[in-house]
Amino acid sequence: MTDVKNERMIETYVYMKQSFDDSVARLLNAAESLFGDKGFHPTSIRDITSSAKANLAAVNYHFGSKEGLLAAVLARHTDPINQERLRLLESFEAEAGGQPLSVERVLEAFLAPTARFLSASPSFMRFAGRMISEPDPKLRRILIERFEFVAHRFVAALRKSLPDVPEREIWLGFSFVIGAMVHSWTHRADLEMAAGQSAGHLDPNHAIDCLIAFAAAGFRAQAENGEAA
Amino acid sequence: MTDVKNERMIETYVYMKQSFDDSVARLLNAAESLFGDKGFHPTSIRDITSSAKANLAAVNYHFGSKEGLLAAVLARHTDPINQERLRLLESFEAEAGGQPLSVERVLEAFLAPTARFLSASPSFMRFAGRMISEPDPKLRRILIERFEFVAHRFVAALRKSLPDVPEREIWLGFSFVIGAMVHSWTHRADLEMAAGQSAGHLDPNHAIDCLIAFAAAGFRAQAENGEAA
DNA sequence: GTCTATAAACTGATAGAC
DNA sequence: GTCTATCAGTTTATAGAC
Repeated sequence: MTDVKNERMIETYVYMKQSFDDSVARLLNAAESLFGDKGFHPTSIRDITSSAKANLAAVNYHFGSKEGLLAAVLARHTDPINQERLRLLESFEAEAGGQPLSVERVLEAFLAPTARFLSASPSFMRFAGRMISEPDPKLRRILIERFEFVAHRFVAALRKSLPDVPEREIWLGFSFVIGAMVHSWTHRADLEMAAGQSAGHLDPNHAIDCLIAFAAAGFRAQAENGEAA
Repeated sequence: MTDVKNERMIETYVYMKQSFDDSVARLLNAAESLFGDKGFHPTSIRDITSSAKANLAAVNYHFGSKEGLLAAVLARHTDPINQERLRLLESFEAEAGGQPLSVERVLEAFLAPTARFLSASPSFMRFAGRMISEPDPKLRRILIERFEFVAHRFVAALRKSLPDVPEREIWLGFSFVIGAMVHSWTHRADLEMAAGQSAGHLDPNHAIDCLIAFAAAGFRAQAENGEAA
């Protein structure tokens, strides 16, 4: 009874069984990790598929292209983070009921949601950091379109908290915060090494608390300069 | 009289005339610009030689390899910047004569030397920024070896200015400053666009002054937190 | 949905003529 | 020092069998 058709069905079953492991998810995980470690361009589709134990053709089949895979890797975590940022900001604003928020609260809404992800998927945060410093305009566009709204929303919130600081200064300070945040995502290992002799383990939550305090003081100093000028 | 030998001499003269333009410098300029715009990996030797109007073999002839060219591009400007940083820091320390420097002065010694280069060779600063966020360990090593000493020197100086802040916190704050600085190098165009509606032109000197004030206030806030804890 | 085989183009690097 | 021609290896992407 082992005719050709039967054999094919068995083979089909084997194929399906392999797909139970969800090769799409394996590809996303492998790509996230490799993009974070080596960067987008130096990582070949071959690197990704062999690391994911998938076939070479799988990336083009599931995502259309290497760039499609990149967009998928980004979309998987980036929207939840930004949504939580906006949710936090709105809940803080609701709490305050009309009163302007402290700079710390605004920065907390922006930075705190990254803490959980830094622990849960550090490779994604490294990947996101690489994306922010990615020169290729095509790749940058993919990222910018997702962050544009959030950036404008938070700059508007900071303006309310710091009425004495001109908008140009707010943008400048906000870009300092983004730069500091991204740098700490991508170079945490280096930092641990450099400060390691005297420091011990650097907790992500502690780093974020530090950045909030650091940047809040920075913004307030801008307010004083603005009054002085 | 136009024998074979004569023809060859004429050709040799033509070759020499081309080299009067200093193709090495043209290659360095082209590579600096392309590495800054597109990044190291996506830029091919063909991109560089055709932009520099040089021959495809020229890069390997003059620099041994693509990585050799990268190291040469970096070395051309990086050492002068770091030397001026150290020179400034030492002259400030000599002025103060034993008294600890203000955080502002230390940060000024670190950041001010970049201002001139930001105006004079913006493509190099973009390139340097890309190098700092470069994941490839081989390329990172080239950079880190040049900056290791300077980083430790400035952290030591900051420690003296901020005796109440533990060394781990100094390293963290210093990494915030580096991240903010690099981000402003690489994304100045984006920032100008984002803040442009309300802001007008962003002067590099003004951005650096802002970062000095911003970060100095940040470090002082760390000192207060340290005392509170 | 998986897999093999292959297309078509591109890469860094080098040998040898001039 | 320049240039052509080329090597050997890689890349993304696809067509077609199962």
